[in-house]
Amino acid sequence: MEDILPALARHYQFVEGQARELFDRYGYGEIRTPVLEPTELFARTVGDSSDIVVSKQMYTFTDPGERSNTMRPEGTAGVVRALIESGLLKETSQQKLFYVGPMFRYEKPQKGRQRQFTQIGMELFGVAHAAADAEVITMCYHLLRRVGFNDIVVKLNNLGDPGDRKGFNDRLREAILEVVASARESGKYAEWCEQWQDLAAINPMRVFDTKVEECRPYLSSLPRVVDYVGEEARNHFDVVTALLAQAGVPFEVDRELVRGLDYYTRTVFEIVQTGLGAQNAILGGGRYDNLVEELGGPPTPAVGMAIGVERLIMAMQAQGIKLPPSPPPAFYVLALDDESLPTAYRLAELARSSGQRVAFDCQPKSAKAGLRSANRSKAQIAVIVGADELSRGVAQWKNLESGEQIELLMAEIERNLKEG
RNA sequence: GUGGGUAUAGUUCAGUCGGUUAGAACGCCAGAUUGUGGAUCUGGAGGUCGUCGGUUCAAGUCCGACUAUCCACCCCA
Repeated sequence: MEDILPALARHYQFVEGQARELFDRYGYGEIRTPVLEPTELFARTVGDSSDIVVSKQMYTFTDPGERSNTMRPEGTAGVVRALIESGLLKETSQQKLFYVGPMFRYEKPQKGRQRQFTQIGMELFGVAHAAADAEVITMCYHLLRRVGFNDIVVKLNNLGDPGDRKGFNDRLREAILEVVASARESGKYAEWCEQWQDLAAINPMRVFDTKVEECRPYLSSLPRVVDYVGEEARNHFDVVTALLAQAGVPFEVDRELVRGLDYYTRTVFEIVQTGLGAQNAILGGGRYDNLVEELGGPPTPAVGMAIGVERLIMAMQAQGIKLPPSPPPAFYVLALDDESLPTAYRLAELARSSGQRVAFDCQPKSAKAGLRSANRSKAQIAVIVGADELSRGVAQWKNLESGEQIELLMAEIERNLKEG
């Protein structure tokens, strides 16, 4: 958990601002759901085999009413629950939604992984057509382009339908155990074998995610999801890729891409960037056609994705992407003493009322300190009022770039401040 | 959950073998210029040496625990 100080907050504002503009253009509406949800909700959505649930990577507590609550580890579950409870899914055939907010996972922090982090996510409900998958992926691409990335490639894969998955998982489980057994026989049994055995029991597909170099050669002997995907799902995926090509979105089919959340069906995708250490995925998502029904809603196909804002910002910094500079104040209004402060205060407010950006110190300062501060504020003009000016009904108007300073009647000062 | 690193001024970091008053740079404040910024020079303020405990005549320095943080595994955004 970290404090987001103003310099960093600007990055969040920029990214979120770009996202909001983009979502608006595509007709996605914002949804805000509670940070706290019944623990049960995540146990059912995230999946029994996900580490988020299995190794208790959740902030869970019992509230005074003896109910078990959890601070959301991801956004989709809450959105789906809200849609079901509100009946919005019945009202119209489809919903296009986005959310922005903090998520919490009780994991060991490291580069690119905080216990509290921010996700921007979007969900498209009620469309089975492959155009839905394509739209979500296309939007991801454009969001990254908007915030300044140039070389983006979307990695995607097809996990098939639940029936396909089941057959594949069974076959894969056998294959993994065979590989481990043969490694043992040839005396090459190592730590990764144990991991593989565990994964075989819980979620076999995860072995493709491995980062252990020495076991990579064995991966090639394992079956691939794509060979087990049924015709319908295969056609669906072909349409997705065709549409991405139409939209000019660079993509790359990665047959080893799997995802940690259990609820995905058919299309899964992610975008990785360098400069993030071991946690290089800044965005990920996919189709989840069964989740809504599993949570008690009407059968509703859906596609969604989530961006890790912290990772996105880190990747931006690693790529040297600069934010547009924040505009400096037009004026710096300076009171040299207590007597002239009310007049200075009035002048500052006058300019602000006309829409000008004005820096004001809220305390009298010496000319020297005040101008030093004015200089730092990058304001173009300093307006200086002291006892002398006050008694003569004038103020100093100083151009901080040229250094030129003139004395103007108060009425002229007021007119200039209003005009900018 | 596992393994390793780090913690000293606002910030980035020095600090020798354990030894007197813990330093530098940048930043901040002030003066040089009695009411005028940026550049320069001079000065000043600013420290629970992460916390607690231990060893010792003596601890920023050695030991232990805790906390925070970083890196990796795992997993994910």
